[in-house]
Amino acid sequence: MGKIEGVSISVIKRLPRYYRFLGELKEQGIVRISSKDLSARMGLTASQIRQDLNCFGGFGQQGYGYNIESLYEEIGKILGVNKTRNAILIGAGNLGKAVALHMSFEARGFNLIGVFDRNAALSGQILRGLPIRHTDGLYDFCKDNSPVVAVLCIPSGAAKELTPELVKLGVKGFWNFSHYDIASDFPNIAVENVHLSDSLMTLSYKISNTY
Amino acid sequence: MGKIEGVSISVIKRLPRYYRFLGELKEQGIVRISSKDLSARMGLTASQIRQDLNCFGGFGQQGYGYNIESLYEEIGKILGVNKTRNAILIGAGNLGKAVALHMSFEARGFNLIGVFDRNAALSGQILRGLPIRHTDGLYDFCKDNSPVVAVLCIPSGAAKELTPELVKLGVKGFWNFSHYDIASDFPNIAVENVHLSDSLMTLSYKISNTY
DNA sequence: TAGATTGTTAATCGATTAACAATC
DNA sequence: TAGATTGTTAATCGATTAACAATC
Repeated sequence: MGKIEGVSISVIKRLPRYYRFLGELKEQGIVRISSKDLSARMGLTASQIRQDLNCFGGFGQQGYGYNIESLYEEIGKILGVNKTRNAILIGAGNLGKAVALHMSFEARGFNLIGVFDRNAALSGQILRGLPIRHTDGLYDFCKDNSPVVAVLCIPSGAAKELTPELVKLGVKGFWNFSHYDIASDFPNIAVENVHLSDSLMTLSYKISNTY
Repeated sequence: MGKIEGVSISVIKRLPRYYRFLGELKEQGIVRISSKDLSARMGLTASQIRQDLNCFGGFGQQGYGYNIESLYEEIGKILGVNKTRNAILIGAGNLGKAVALHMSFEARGFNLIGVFDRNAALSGQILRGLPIRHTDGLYDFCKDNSPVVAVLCIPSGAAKELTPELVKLGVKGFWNFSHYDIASDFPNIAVENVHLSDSLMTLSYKISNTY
């Protein structure tokens, strides 16, 4: 129930970084790279790179290394950047607005199709080319447009109220900026949490204890 | 060089979540809790909680459990939420604005004292009670105010240019929203990265592979 | 072919979980 | 005191690193 297949989450979390580095190398016109070279650039071991990549297939070639263009493509496919998943954003406060305006959803396989906020004063404002809708319209909108992803930029109370409804309406993944613990209530749903305040507190600890 | 003392990063990253849960329990007026109860609420093992806490001291009492109020205090101290560290924000675009307006810096031991952007058109605008200053004034401002923390809401190119200067001016910690890899260039500096696009791509993978 | 570098197995290291004696 | 629950040591599990045979 809600489990992820074989590959460990540690490996998966490194994939976007590989993708990023390979993208840069590609831009620079470099054609091939060995795990050793790449490991030096990325600050990890060659062994780890080879282990990580081999979770998904034998993308390299002995004596040669990896072809950057094709490895970039492969990792992109693994991450699903070629997909087009309809997403809605809930919460058009400061954070929601920033996420809407700042993120390249399309470059990552998402298509933002609706923005909602329960503050009626915002209704009709245009955000990233989309009208901000009142949360009351969420049900009908989802019935009509079947978004697969919801980005939650709302307080945890509101998140806890809305999530069961969204799941019922077919949402399969949440990009969760709230502190509501979706995963424990909905184990079959994909969740990626962004806990900015946790991150800031971790920084606070590091500052006190780095020497 | 830039190492963190004994306690592992895995443990540290769990502290803010403990702090959050304990804060809620405290709000609810609950006085004590056992590692077993807390583990059930948080979805982890009692063993892990006891191990984690014992990295910092014996906060519990056999046969009783943990006093919520005092454990909350202790973890707060460990994280440094009682400190007051002057911070500056660099980059007042969508993301920077959201971070400035959205985050409770003070509740986490930080004090935002300056906001900078290299776009002169923004200069003078008021953000969270602070005037947006042009990046040209960064040097003088740091000389005068000695901020310890910089929040980087700028592209990686700009981050790479500014970071050496900021380090020279005494900045000891970076909350880094860019993709510039500070840690590899400045190993003695505390860095906490927030890579939103990596997180979104991880979600994309999870959606494809959760069943 | 000889050299380079992968894919993959084995060894090591670290983190999590289990167990239990200490003790409130 | 008896029961509960910690602090802590030992066992297990998983992730990282090292080694090397396969092979381009």
